[in-house]
Amino acid sequence: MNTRVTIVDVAARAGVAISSVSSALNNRPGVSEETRKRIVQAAQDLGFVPSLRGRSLSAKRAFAVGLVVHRDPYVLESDPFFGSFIGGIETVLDPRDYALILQMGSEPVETLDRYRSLAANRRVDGVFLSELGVDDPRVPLVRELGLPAIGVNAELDFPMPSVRQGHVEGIRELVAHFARLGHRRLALVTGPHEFIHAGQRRRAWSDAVTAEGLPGGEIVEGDFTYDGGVVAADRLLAGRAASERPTAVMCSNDLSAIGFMARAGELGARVPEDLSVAGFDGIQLGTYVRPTLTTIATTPRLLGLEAARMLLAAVDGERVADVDIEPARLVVRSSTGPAPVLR
Amino acid sequence: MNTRVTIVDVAARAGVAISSVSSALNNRPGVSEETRKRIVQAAQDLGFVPSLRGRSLSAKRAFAVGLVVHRDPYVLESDPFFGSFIGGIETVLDPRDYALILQMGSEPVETLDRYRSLAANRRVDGVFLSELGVDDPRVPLVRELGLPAIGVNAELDFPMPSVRQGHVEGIRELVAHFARLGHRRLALVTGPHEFIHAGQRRRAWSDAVTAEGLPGGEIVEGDFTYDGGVVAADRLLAGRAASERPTAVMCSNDLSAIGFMARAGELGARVPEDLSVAGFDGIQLGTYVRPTLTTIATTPRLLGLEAARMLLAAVDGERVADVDIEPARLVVRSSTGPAPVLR
DNA sequence: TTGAAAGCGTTACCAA
DNA sequence: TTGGTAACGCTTTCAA
Repeated sequence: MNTRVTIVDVAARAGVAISSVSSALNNRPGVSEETRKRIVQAAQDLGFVPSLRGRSLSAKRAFAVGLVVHRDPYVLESDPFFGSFIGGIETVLDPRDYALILQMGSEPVETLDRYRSLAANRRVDGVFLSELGVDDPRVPLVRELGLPAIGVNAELDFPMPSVRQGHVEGIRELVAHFARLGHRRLALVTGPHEFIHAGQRRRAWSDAVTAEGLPGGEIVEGDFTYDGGVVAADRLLAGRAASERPTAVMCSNDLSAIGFMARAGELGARVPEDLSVAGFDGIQLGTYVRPTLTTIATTPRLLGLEAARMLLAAVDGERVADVDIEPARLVVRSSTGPAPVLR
Repeated sequence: MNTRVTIVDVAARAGVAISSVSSALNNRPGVSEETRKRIVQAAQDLGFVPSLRGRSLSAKRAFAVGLVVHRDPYVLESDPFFGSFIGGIETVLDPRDYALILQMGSEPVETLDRYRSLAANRRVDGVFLSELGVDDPRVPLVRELGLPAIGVNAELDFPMPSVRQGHVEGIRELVAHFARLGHRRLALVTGPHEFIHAGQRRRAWSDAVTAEGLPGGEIVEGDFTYDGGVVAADRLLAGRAASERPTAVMCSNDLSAIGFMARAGELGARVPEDLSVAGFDGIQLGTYVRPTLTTIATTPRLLGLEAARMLLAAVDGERVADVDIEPARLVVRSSTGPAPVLR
């Protein structure tokens, strides 16, 4: 029973040549309707599933795409992005019988090697480039390797097709929200400057602050972790009189905002009475903590879905255009409120 | 330049037959040391990388293994397990040129279909079975599909090789810790009963409580989420006088313990002064929240590493024995303390 | 429309 | 020890 049904068996049963079976089953022309039916029937009777390996060798395709996560396990551990992103990818891959190969490289160099070996043995037909860094070395690499790739939230001048979710709108909404609530002393906790999205969010923030006619305010660099939020809170709040503290802070992701809030409380700043805090991402945890976290909600699932669609198109040799999915929007919850009255 | 170097090129350059190249490069006997050297040299000169597809077809192997996560994206989002688990798997797969195929099925039925299609087109040589349920339908399925599989934290009578990390020791340590601190009113927040590890932890808890000669205490079912912890806190604390509340609670994972602590605070129970809370897992977040979370620390990375090692052995046709890795141990932090004085 | 045969790049078997 | 050759299971080209 361990012997698989092959195209030969189907051909024999239908009484035709294997080339006809191939054509019929792949809906290619050159087969009469009548024989096609007979072949399909035979295939069904036998429970024929074309061998991926045979197809792979012949078609010079891997029928798989790769995602290399180039961060340490802890980040994956607490990062909301990848779970949903991968879920979105699968939605597209599955019906096309493509699979996702996941690799993890903690060291940057190691990561590059993963791409090299994926390419060397033609393990994948294309890759996703997410969490892009400034002057990311993966970009020239995949180009050199001839690997089709899709950028995820890349810069505008990114040299490959990219899917993006706008961050400008949500950040503008948040700053306007702060302004409306009477805040004048703002602060921003960024992500590590080596990630391009950290810089993007920072610029959008500065632009929005300027547009609202508010003072620039402080900017401190965080690291997207809970602990980074804690450290940022220390930097912005510890040892300062209330009048010296910012009254409204945006952290560049939710996890660090939650850390920030926790530490703020310890430092005697009540949220949102003394201090408004907002995050960016829209992770579930933000709806559970108290106060619930105001945030700019992204939709990683859609990002993954679109990225996968684009990647498969690119693999098929189509010219694919950049796609902008619906921008991330402000979701007001209870960590933001009116500016405290000046004393 | 897009034409790959094949075994034929290597054979030509070395002036030998392709079969000799194959033997030489795979360290099989039947090649003189001298020719082997020449072949290796030629391969190196040409930058030969054997084609995975060719090998795959010929060797009837996929050189890939599968992990199907059968939970909804949100869980992956906040679950510490998979990031590290996958990292451990990779450590083993990489040197052997195996890849990990990750699939996500939210619906249980969908999940089973993933296994079916993985098997149908021989996409993987074996799979991991983690997050096992009671009477898990995947077990008979993979058996029927003839897919080598390794159970992760399976029951003792699991019909396939399994890697386990002991939970009994840590739970016993925790209960002893509670007893030593003078706690008499204990409570347990379990995971969903359909997961076998929920039942395992529950039994270990009950046994330990009995062994310490403590009263049984309450048991409520949680769901391994932050919100589940919140709900459990409501169940155990809301509307009760302090004398009716438990003084020491173990939640079956850290995330729910953190939710539990947050809600406990809102309900006027100070942790650890009025109430000791402990979790299970050892996630990073537990070291950041205040108070820092006492927990039973697991090592998913080691679990993944061992599971992968076993799976590859099974794929190679070896008979593999069950493996027990170092048990999870108690890590005392600041969410547990002396029982409050009776009033 | 149908069928035969040549790849695709390995591994494995069997003569030489 | 070597080399030739038949699988492996498909797609694709080219005759019939």
